[in-house]
Amino acid sequence: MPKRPTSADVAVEAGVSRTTVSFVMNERTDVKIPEKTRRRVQQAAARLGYHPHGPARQLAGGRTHIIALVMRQSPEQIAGDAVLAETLRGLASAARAGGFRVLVEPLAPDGLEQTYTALLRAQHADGLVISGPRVDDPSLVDLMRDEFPIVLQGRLPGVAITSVDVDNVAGARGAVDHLISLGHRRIACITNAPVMYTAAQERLEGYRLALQAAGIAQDPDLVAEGLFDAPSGRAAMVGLLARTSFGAVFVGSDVVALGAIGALREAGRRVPDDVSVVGFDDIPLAAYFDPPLTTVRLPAFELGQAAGRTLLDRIADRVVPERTLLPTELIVRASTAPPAAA
Amino acid sequence: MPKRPTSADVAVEAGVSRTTVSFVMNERTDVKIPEKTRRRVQQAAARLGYHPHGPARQLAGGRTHIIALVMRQSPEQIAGDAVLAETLRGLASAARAGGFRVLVEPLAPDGLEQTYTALLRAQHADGLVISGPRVDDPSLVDLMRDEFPIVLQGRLPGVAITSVDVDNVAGARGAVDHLISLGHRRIACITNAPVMYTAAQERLEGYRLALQAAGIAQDPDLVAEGLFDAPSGRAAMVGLLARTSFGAVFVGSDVVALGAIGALREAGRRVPDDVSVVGFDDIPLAAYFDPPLTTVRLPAFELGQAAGRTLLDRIADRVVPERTLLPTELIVRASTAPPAAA
DNA sequence: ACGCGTTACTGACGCGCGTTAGTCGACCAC
DNA sequence: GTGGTCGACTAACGCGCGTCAGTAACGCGT
Repeated sequence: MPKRPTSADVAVEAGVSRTTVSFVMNERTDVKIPEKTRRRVQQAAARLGYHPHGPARQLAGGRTHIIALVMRQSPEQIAGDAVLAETLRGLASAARAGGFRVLVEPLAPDGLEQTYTALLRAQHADGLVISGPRVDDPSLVDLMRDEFPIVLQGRLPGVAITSVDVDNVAGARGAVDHLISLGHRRIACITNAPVMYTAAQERLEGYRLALQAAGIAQDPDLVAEGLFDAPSGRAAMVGLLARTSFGAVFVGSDVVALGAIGALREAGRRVPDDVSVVGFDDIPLAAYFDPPLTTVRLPAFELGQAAGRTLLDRIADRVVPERTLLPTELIVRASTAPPAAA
Repeated sequence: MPKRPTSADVAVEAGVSRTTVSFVMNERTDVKIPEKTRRRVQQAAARLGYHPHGPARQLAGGRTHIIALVMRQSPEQIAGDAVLAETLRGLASAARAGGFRVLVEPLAPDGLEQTYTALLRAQHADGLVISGPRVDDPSLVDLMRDEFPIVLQGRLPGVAITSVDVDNVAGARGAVDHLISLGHRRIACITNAPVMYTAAQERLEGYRLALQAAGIAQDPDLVAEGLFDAPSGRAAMVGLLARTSFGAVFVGSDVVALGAIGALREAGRRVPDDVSVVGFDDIPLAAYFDPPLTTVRLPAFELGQAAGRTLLDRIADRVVPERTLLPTELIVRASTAPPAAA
């Protein structure tokens, strides 16, 4: 088995010193290397099939050029999250653009908290993107104290960590405004998750703001709690139907909305004739629900990309805004209509 | 800023040599360290907050303890794949169990092929799991020649690389057998992808085997091609409806099936009264389709886990089966029924 | 001849750890 | 006392590369 070539081999082959090889490989602009030498080195490297050894340059350079994505979601949440893969792709794309790679670290909330600070302390990664944080996450405070480069995907109230998120409040508000503009007054809300999760809180907040702005009184009976998946949406809707009446419902997640629609169907209510439904996320399947779902588009790829870019900026010690909010877009399909003439 | 402690610091603190610290940290069993010393070192490490420096031990040890997941899918495919996140979680779980971490490398088929062999050559990863391979992937041959530890998630015909996959043939066969046992004879098939993808090929093969075993003649008109997403399923179904008639359809993917169901609805055909539909994958939403979809469950988490375990075995130079096939399970819901009395 | 700068490099150290070959002392048999 | 063995360590090398502090060669002006 032929040993892998090292930079020393390239140096010999090109007739220069190892230092020069290093300069050429790293394309350093602050040292002048004549074009001729540069070419000679590059050709020697190509001839030998030389690839710099990652760990070695990490050791010498102090940088791993790796960012880690820590997923704090529960297994069920990961399985059900239809946009997670897309976010990951966005993150990887931003990382690659900056010469970084992405390590993933699924870490259920009940898990060993410690492994996650270890990622940074062991210098396995230069920075962290933490997705799906909850307000009661303890290890976070511990980590931010040390000023490690961290970006939260999803905000955490009362914690001064750089965060990137979609504008949940405005998105939800727009969705409910849409229902109101159709003439609805009795509008229910099913959250996408318990309010322990910031996103759920914010979407509920948008719902409330819209009602308030329209002068519609809040009714606690109209609010039910979802839990990421379709079954929870079904259960929430069953509860709502049992205790009150309404002509429209805003659901904080398309997946939960699908469950809710199922419950409506079982109860003999037609969408949108009897009840209008608006979702949130615009998962790829939403356009193929029956009826096609009106929803709020969450730019998943861009979200991942923004998180990646922000983290890279932090790692490079560039100034970053403490909070980045991506705009959403209301996608009107066939699940919403004016209320039935009553 | 206090510098991070090194093993030398721990050695001083514990009053032993750096070598001893290394032995203790790595829990080596072939060298004898009395319990007393071991404890002293561990306490010193804890006191200083010592974490071994990843890159350094990688350089010295020759192992990175990282496996990479190379995703050869197109962006649309990633966005639409409802089980990818789950597979990733399975992979990460297997990796962690072996003390490894997972790096993800999305690499669209048109991309720079080179970056992916670089992952191994630069010793960034000890092994690769390649998901979504196509029969025409060129960089693969290049890589397997060098005997790097690689595991394919999804088989590639004619290539002798260890592979882990779900039993697509048997799964598809079971689905179509189910339709046949209900009394169907005119059974259409919409593939989940072009046959360039092995999984699509195999599912089609299962469909054919079932027909053949039941003595039903093949009709090329009954086969249409899907392309990962719902719109392609819709288009395929529109084409089928235009050129032939049938009482049931087997679709190689739940997502594609949803599009097909949409087309059936638009054409005024009822599921399952007029046309029975069977999907493949059992995505979390399948139970909430209208009607709830009969489908073939693909054990996504287990698939990722099996891929991870197999790769770790290969890395450790243990013998591994060249091919691992995970069983599927037919989930009968409400989208299939006996044919309408004709 | 000398001083001063510039260009084009290079020598050698250090990053933090794994590991091999070895040392040192204690204990035992004879 | 000697030889031998065993347990408990340690000194020192090497992993492959980044980078600082040089240095040799050359040009140019005086």
